[in-house]
Amino acid sequence: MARKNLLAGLMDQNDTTDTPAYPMRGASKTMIRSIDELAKQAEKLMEGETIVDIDPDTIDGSFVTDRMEDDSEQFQDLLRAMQERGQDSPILVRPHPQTDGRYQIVFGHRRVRAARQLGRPVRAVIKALDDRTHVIAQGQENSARANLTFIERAAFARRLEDLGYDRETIMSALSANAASVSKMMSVTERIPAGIIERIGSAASIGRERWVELSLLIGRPNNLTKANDILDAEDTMSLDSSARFNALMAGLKTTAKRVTKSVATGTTWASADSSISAQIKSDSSGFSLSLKAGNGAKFGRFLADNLDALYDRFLKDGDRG
Amino acid sequence: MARKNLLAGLMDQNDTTDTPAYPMRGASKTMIRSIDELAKQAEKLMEGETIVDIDPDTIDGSFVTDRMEDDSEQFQDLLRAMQERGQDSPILVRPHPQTDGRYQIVFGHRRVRAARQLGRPVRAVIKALDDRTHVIAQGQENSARANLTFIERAAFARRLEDLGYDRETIMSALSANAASVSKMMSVTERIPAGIIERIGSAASIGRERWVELSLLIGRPNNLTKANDILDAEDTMSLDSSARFNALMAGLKTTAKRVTKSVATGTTWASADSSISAQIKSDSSGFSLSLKAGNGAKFGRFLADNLDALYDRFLKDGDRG
DNA sequence: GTCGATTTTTGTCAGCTGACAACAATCTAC
DNA sequence: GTAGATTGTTGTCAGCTGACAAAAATCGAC
Repeated sequence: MARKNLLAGLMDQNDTTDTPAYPMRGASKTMIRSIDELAKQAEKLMEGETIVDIDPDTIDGSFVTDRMEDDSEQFQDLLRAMQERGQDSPILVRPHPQTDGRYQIVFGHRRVRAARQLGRPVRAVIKALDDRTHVIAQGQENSARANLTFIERAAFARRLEDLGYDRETIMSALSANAASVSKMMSVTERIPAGIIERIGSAASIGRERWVELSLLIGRPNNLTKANDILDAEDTMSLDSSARFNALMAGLKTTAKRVTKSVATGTTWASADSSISAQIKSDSSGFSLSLKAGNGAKFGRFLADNLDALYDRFLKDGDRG
Repeated sequence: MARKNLLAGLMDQNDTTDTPAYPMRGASKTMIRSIDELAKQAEKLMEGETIVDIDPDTIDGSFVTDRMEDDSEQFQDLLRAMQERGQDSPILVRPHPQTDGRYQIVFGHRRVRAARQLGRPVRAVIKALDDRTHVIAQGQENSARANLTFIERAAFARRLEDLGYDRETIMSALSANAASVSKMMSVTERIPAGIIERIGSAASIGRERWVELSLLIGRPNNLTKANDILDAEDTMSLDSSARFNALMAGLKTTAKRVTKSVATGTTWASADSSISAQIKSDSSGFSLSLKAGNGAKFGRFLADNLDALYDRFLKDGDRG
């Protein structure tokens, strides 16, 4: 796919007034994106288009699913709101690529479902988009709108890769850099989709922990164990993040590490109290820290005489 | 104010389906709050009320300002959207507490301003709210909506406290716990409001750095220095967070710390390569770490002979 | 004035995510 | 086949914010 920057003004997020003169790090950048940003983004997609009412029965869902589970309480809220006050924001659809007279949702799936259930037309903007532009728009709208969890974004990225999109497209759809997308691919490569679905959206479980889980699951017998843990009745009654934690805990007890010998710590002080020392020793090493008045000088003395000391140690060692 | 839990269903955020069975930490909790949450919150405020069109010239702003600066580009976007498609979401107003026939905005200030500029009525829900409920609703709406920065939230909290509201009310308005509100009060107590306004909303500058700045500003002469730094022409041309960083850097060069001597690090290895050592030495101390094969044994040997070694050191030291 | 309860303050931590950097793998030109 | 460029992978870090805990301050009953 050689067509780049098709919606350059949208996809590049080139809102220079918001671009700081210094790097914005981590969680803060995510949180700065506000509803206003979202409104602006959707606005650019729909700029200059008119809104029409469409029969929901002529509308099909997107060819990429983006949400892992549906919060039926939130859907009931939306239903009630639309019933009372109509539909606040229009959805975006494109003419169906295969079927004349029908439309395909770019974003607004739940609003369509609510309108259908209410027996009402849905307010929509119709725009001709190719597949690539469609998935980028859908991805960006959903990323901004619901603050999808790491694993939901990762699953979306996996589906885009499975559909054949290149990394640049996926990066645009998720507003993510190459490293982030790569980690999503690693996780969804190592953890089977079935396991991910059984865990669920796991709100508040971040990338590092998913990576950790993916490495655990890769070990022998752990996949079977994981399914056993998820089969347990009490596990499935937990919410999604608690299921994640239960799975992690369960896999960790099977993958016991060889425990290192515990470091022992003692102290030493010179007879004249001008030096204090911290000593740590275990089966694999030794550590000596000297402090107070003469500590540095005594330390250099020790350092200068390590060869001689080592010779003496070897002799004493032989006799011992 | 003894009236509590006036809007219990709203203020307590008791959406049990979203309540995890484990603590949700830090930034992730903030980010999980999504537009859906916001929609639900506003929905509960307006539930059962009808929407009416109101002449913007009969509407006054809230008695508490909540936003530090106005992004005029975002306002232009809103203006254009309302011109093209009308007003998506109604605002919330209450009958004006002092003036009959007028209303006071709980939330929706920019939409009112845009409607006024377009010469159109504004869609609104009218609800009788007392002052306390008003500020809680305003605070929660604005907290959720724009992801206000730490200092904007802190300034809002400061205004509420100056208006006489108790900590519980302020905690509700900001959806924040006592410790968070307390830190906001410390910062806005130590940094004069004029300095804060000149810095601006400082997106991405978090609580810890504001606390650090507040402690710096509290030192003698630093307030004058801060004003001088902010007066500089090149400082004011920076964006808000960069101004913050410039101010911090400027104040820190005046509050110079005594630099510690730099620790030097060397290594040692036994002649037979069965021990490697890391040696760190500076003016105040010394550190020796031994590793590899015989490291632990040699270390114990050293530890057992520290008294003798120290005696030798003292003798050598006298001669040296 | 004292004591216990409550509130406030402040230091610190956990886990988040964007980003950076180093390294590995892949690709392309020659 | 090789070398340089590009892409992808992974370890790690910085700063965020909610929360916890300990200490300090305040309040109210006696």
